Amino acid sequence: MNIGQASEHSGLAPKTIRYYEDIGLIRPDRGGNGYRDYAEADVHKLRFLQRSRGLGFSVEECRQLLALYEDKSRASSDVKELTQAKLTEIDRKIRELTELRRTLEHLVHACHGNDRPDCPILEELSDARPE
Amino acid sequence: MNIGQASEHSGLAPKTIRYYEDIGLIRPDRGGNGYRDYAEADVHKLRFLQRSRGLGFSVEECRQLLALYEDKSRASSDVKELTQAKLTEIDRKIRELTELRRTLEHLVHACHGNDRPDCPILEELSDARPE
DNA sequence: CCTTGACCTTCCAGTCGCTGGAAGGTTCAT
DNA sequence: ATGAACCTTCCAGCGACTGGAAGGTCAAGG
Repeated sequence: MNIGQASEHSGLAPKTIRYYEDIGLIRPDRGGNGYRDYAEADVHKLRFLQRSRGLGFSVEECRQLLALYEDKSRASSDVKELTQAKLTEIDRKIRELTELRRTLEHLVHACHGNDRPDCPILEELSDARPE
Repeated sequence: MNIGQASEHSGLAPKTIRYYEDIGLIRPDRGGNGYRDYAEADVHKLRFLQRSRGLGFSVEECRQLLALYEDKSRASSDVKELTQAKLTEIDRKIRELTELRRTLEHLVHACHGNDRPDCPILEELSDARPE
């Protein structure tokens, strides 16, 4: 299977697939013409990568997950630990963004948004006092 | 004022301040020794940048905000528009992360996390079905 | 057989917002 | 005079791709 097909089956751009090969995540065969030749197992791995990236894992974390996936004597606790850490990280991000959201919403409400120059948003950016 | 002081007063690393100069956000004077010399107005701008970056605005958006800040005949609606757009963007991010969170939490709960290899997380990554 | 267009290949550069480090100049205190 | 603590410039790298140039390959149509 050529890279175009692998791309369609995995949902990853060809460029991304080549990049994953560059950094050693997959090693497809090569045909006599120099084209990459993806086996089912390769496409499977690519899909695995597509999904784990989609869940917010970094490429390095995906590498670990893939290694665990291929290690038939793994402990599921290792996988759970990675996932729990990611969950905690995402919780933190949500908290930070929610805090930001609160501030921005407050600012948006305070600003008249008309054609005059006075603007509480700029005042805040310029002169924020400690809360 | 040297860059070290400007850094302390603005909360930005010296490297970051030089970078902001590189990309044309600020233009401090230079002393006879070649050192950058920050006036109060420069430090004020740096603080403005520090805060707007902290609110999630991109550097380019900060450039616009700074231009509006310095334009005494601005319309506050322009500032409000930028801020509202950022708010919408952050809302979208929060929604995406919340969705991720749900999935990850579900996975974490499903996995035993013991020393055996069977793991619903890996199964999901490997074999996700359409919902 | 030739051309066209859709593939594929490699390699280099750019994105964003810094950050690290090397190599060197300046200033100040001891 | 020496050393530490500044400052300068420049180049490289992070993560995770993405764009583009220059060129090779393949299948279909004329």
